[in-house]
Amino acid sequence: MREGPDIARIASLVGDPARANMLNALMGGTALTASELALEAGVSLPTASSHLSKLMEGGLLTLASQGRHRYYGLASAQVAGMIEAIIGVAEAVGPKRVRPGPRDAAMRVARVCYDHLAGEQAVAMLDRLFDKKLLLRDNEIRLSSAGASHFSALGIDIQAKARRPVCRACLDWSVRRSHLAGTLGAAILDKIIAEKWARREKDSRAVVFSPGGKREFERVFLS
Amino acid sequence: MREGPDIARIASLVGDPARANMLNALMGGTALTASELALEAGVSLPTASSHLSKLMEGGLLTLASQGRHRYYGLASAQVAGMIEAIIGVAEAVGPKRVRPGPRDAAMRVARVCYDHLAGEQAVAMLDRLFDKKLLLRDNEIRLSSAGASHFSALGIDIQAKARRPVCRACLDWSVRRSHLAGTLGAAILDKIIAEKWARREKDSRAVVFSPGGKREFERVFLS
DNA sequence: GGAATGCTTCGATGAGGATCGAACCATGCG
DNA sequence: CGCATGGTTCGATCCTCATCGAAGCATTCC
Repeated sequence: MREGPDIARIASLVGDPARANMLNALMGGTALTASELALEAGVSLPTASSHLSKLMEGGLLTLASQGRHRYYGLASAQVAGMIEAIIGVAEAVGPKRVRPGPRDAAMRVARVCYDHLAGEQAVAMLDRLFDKKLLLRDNEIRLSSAGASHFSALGIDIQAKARRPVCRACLDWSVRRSHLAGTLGAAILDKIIAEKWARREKDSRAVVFSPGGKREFERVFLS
Repeated sequence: MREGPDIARIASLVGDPARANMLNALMGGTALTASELALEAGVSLPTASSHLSKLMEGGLLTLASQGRHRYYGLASAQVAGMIEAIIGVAEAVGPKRVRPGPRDAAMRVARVCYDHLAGEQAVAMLDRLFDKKLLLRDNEIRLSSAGASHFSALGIDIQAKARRPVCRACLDWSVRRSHLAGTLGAAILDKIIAEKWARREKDSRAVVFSPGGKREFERVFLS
């Protein structure tokens, strides 16, 4: 009865199947148009439009208008984190998946989490970055000076954007360990895609490495 | 349209105001009876009962029957973590709180998070435990051998329960930093209450230290 | 300008689900 | 036993909200 933050309001926004599908699609990190999201959610355009305005009003989405296209994206990494947490519970509580399935297996190995890489590969990478002292952890994760020059030598440039930390830990629902988020995490994913070491699976958050790309990635980040 | 874990199902369980109030009350960590939860949620007993069976079916709650009393509690720390994440988003997007209010201030300083202490005090404590090398962090948080003898000297006994780690980091929505969860975190909260250093605020998650208790707590954990 | 595309608003329909009173089980007490 | 207390089930009511077709704006292309 006492009033804290309105958690029911936020949760009920995620609690509709159409909206949940949209948010799930946006966990891929790329902003999508209203029609793409309608397709993704399996509803008509008017319905999707109504859902999108509710999500906007609830503060879960941001909107970028470009000409006659309107691109919707997740509002913040915090929102993405919340959705990962809900996914984690749903996975744990859900019908015991008899067979993980191939697409699922790919998701566990590597997937996009908002704007950075998640999954076993990402967890392994973060471990190695600590081992090599390119990242340090005290209270938060920080970039060491060795790390700063290391990444800039790789052509990964990191500038601390306002209100967005360079390094952040993000909890992985499949592995229950942390992987790297923040602008550095985002920049690394950008490089992986730009170098064509891996490609985004169509209509999925899965990230699939090519044989050569996997070798390169492991040489650079896991050796 | 593709079927992942059923996130809408979980979110919609939290998305009803009555159920959200119940879950929020259970974040205090103590299990409550159906009538207490009905009162908490501001609904009649039949309504509460219906909600509770839905939450049970959804896997968010556990039930312990004792005589004619039935105690409901959160099913897992993972569920608690999800709720904290939702609270965090609700806080962030919610109506800009004009005045934080005294009860809120107390919550920020120290509160119960499921079964362990959260808030500024808890965050400071975790920092000190690392500084004093009583805890170590590599991939996860671990108890050092110095830490093991230290805590047992304090009369805090920690046994790794099945499926429950001794130390875990839990993200604090008020401070956006980690505090200590796991069986050790739970044992420390137990000690704080047992020693009467602090008491639980009635009908709230807030934990209020007595002047003397605060001194003792700071001497033992923050010095 | 006119036509086409992307998206939103309006209006009507329908279904799911939250709610409570009353009746119904179960446990404990005298 | 009989009565009180804690809890659930049943039934009926009601209301929110998801849905889509049709119409209305806005932008771009020809």
